[in-house]
Amino acid sequence: MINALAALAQASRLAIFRLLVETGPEGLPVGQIAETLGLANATLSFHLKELSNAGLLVAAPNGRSIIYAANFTTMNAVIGYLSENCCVGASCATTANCKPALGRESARKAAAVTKRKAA
Amino acid sequence: MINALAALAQASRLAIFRLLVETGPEGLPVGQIAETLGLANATLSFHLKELSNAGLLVAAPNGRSIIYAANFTTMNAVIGYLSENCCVGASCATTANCKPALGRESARKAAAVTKRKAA
DNA sequence: ACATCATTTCGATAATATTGGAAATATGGA
DNA sequence: TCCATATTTCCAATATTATCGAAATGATGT
Repeated sequence: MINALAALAQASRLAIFRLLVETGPEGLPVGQIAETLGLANATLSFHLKELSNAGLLVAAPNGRSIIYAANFTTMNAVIGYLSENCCVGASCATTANCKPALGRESARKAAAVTKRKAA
Repeated sequence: MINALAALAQASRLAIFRLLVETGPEGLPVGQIAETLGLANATLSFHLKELSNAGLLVAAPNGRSIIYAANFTTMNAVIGYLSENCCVGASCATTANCKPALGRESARKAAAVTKRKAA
């Protein structure tokens, strides 16, 4: 859990994560993230590994690219953890419910489409 | 905002913050935190400053002690920020509402009592 | 003023993180 | 196989963080 917090507590990585959250379940290839955020390849690769190790991203090879997407399940867990630990007893009414715009099934279909297009 | 995340993304500081959240608005003097968590004075002081700079703690001199307490307002902001940035569009139903067991008024009274006791 | 207790600052050290150039690896197509 | 593209790994430099003993600061009561 502290890994996820540490992963997000860094400007470059927070920018990466926010970009991928905005992008949604279809995700983005590494090159496009690098271009958008102006990060060197090695630097980006390092941060993507950090975020992935924290469970905040999922990676999917697609042609010669690798598509990274935000993992909303982990993000929900992070918010849930903070909510439970920032409140005294049961006085906190927080209900974390982070989810992509599309459901799991739709997300899988979308990914498949992306893959087909690239192929 | 990233300061608050970074402040929480460290084992010693997360332990400090969780302890103070459990303790509630009345807070704890530095010495008691040090004893409870087994941290050296200098180390604890360093971490308390980090947490304070991030706005996660409030300090109140009390006799020769200094009482530190969790700042629930900031914690709410952190959870709110993460909620807004982990969700696509308006699909997130998160409602962060972290608050101490006592309201603002009661908390102030409690603090006053503590002060009186020590005096 | 003095002695005492609580906390912070100083200074030094060790550990960890961030960054990016260059080389290596892997994939897909001619 | 060979080339072009996409990403990662290697390596090194630099910066930041975490830790704590010892000295300094500040507040209290006598």
